Amino acid sequence: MKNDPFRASFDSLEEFADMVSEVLHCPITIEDANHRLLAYSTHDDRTDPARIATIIGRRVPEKVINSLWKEGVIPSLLNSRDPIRVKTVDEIGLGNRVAVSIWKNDEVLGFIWALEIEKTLGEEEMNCLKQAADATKNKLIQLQNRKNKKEEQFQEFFWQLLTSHLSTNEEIINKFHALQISPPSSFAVAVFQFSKELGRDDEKHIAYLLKTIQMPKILLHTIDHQQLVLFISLDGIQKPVNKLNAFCELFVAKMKERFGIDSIVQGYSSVYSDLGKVEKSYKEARTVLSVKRKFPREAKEIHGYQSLGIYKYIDVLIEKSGTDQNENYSLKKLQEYDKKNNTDLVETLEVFLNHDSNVHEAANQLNVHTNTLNYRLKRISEIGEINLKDPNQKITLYLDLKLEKFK
Amino acid sequence: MKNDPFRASFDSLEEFADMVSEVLHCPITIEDANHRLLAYSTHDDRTDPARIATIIGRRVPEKVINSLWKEGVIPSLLNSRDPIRVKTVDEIGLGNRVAVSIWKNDEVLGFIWALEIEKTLGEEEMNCLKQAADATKNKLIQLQNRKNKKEEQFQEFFWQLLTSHLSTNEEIINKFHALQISPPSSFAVAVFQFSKELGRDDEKHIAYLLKTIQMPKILLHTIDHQQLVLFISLDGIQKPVNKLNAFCELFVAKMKERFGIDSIVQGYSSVYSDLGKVEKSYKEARTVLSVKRKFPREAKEIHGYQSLGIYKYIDVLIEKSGTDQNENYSLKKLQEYDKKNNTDLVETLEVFLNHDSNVHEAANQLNVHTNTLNYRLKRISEIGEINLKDPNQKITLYLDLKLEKFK
DNA sequence: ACTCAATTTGTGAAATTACACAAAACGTTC
DNA sequence: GAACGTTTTGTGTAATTTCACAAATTGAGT
Repeated sequence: MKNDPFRASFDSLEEFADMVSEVLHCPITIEDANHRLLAYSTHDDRTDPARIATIIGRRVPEKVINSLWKEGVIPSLLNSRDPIRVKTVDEIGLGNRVAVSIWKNDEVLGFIWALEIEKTLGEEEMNCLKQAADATKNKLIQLQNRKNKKEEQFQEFFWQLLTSHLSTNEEIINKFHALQISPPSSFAVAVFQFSKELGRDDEKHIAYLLKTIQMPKILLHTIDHQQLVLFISLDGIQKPVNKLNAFCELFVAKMKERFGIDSIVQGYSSVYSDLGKVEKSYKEARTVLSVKRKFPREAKEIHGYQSLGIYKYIDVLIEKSGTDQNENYSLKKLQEYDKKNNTDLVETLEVFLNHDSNVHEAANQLNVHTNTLNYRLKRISEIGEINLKDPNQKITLYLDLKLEKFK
Repeated sequence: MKNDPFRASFDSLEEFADMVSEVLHCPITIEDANHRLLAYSTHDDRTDPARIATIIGRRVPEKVINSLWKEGVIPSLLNSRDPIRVKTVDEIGLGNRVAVSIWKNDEVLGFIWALEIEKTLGEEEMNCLKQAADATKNKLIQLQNRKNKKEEQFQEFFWQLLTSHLSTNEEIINKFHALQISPPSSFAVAVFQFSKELGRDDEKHIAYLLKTIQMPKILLHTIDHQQLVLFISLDGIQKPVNKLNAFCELFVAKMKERFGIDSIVQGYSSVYSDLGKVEKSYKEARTVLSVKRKFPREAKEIHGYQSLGIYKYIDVLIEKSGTDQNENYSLKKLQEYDKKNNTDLVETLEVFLNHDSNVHEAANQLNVHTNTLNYRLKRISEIGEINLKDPNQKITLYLDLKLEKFK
């Protein structure tokens, strides 16, 4: 290049940011591929709320990232090596700015942002920004290598936790500190099951998504065949279960929305404080997935082990009813009647029980008149010799219906 | 004795009954200790409905026996060797009569009844009746010996059935025929648990009671330590489960009422047709007893294996929750709250669930205002983070409450 | 004794449910 | 297609439940 202002070497990214800032006369921010702040210029104090928030939190706020995805800015940056202009988005305090992605071969390593506070960058300056991006490349590669090495250590540690390879809690805590993670005082393990083996690209997408979600904090993550396993800190979260649920649904939604990755099934463990229980948590999360495999419809909305309810017991119940082979007398009668008379008493009963014995709701779901349902219930209790006011009987029917479904 | 009209030997009891009838000028009936008809006089055709029913059915009708117990007649006969006069009881078609018991040492072998249709027996005739009783003694002892031998065969056969010692159904049916019992087309096994080891007297009382109950038919019975085991035919009974339930309660009530034997626990199996399933039935009946031992309060009214409901699964559930040691999060929260604030939320929840979520009934049992209960339920769902409209959650709580109870 | 929050009880209106009855629809059998 | 029993739906009323709100009670802490 004939006129590259950034040929000179530089020691730190901060120094470099200031240099670019001086050339372009606007504040500069450099981020990694996961939108973590790497450096920002300080010689210019004009700025906007989004930049302040980024600098304070050492990362781009989640809502800003969301907005940039929605506006198509990030997809463009990931597709093109040219600078892209972003219009003001007032709601999130984002002023006009220009961004460019930093590339190594076919991979994006990070981004440079230039705020257009008072002036708009011309074509030449845009070009200059592109050159700046090229100049940071090597620095970012170094950083990435360092990070990869650390990442490997994380992986190894996480698998040790998941398999209870570390015996004492002290040992675990030491290891946490060694990796510069503060051990969580309460945590959970989540597992996401994908519909295909996860490739390198998927891994990157996942890592990206996990890094940009700020709460809850994903301390460790790893991928095993079709499963993504997360170790989640719940420190300082008031309603951990709510949060976990929201997170699980959010993650799945974003994976689909941003990367078109579909049909992910999620499961997470109870909340524990004892770091020796990571393996147990892992098992719990996988139990949730296993229940969802067996009962796709009924367990669709259940993600947490806590919420499994009766399905916590489903395995032993299946086993027991298999060995004893005791069909439920009432169900047998109803099934016989259904077959003979072309009726749907069994289904009716199940819907009724699913809706907590609420005639109105059940009738709605069945698309029949309330009185019809009442009539059927009367027949059901006659034919099946069931007392629908007896919780023991109802619960047994509920369980046996679910069990039957599995066979 | 100076003047015994019955010194002469006689061939059959029938002949003897006629002889006595002629001496006393009134119809005579002879029964064994279990009120089965042994013989009756025919030379006199004056009679009353109770006697006709006895002769037709070859046994004294149950309601007549009941009445005689209530009037104190049978207890007196079992206590005294003297003839006893019975006043007319119109409701059961019983005319005036005199009865005397037949003794061998301290044991009653049977009874002789003399109807006072037109005349009343004088003292001399009463004495004569007593002599007649003495004269039948030897004949009855013979009968009893024969019966005892048969009884032993029954016992052996029953234990073979209970332990699945006979392999093919054909074998079983042949054995039934050999013992002159017609194999039932449907049956059940019932077990009664007594609070003490059963002695010879108890056995007799039990045998007596079983013989006098006409429906359902007890084909076989045996005693094992503190347990009475029955093999019950359900042929020709429309609502077998109802009948069994009624029978179990009746048996316990009568044992107490007549013999003062208390705190009997009853359990019976499902109804089966396959005679190869006697052992399974026996196990089922014992399972009921075992549940009642573990859950005396909740299973008090449950006698049938069919009605066990969730308690059918209780063993595996206990085991599962033991190995996993997963306390229910909601219950834990509620227990903590109860302890801290001196409240009864857990109990409230249980009563509520026991009453099928019926606020009114539950409030009644708890002796609080309906609104109080509603308030508590609201607190319960807040504190325990429970959705009381979700059947899965409710069922889980129900199960976990019962499980907790067991610990 | 006072304060405070939590709990209990009372009241009444609105919503929901239970139930009886009649009419209509449906499917089967002859 | 007529006759039959079963099922579905509509209507109306009585009973019950739900819910909000106010008042009274409790009990622990100061």
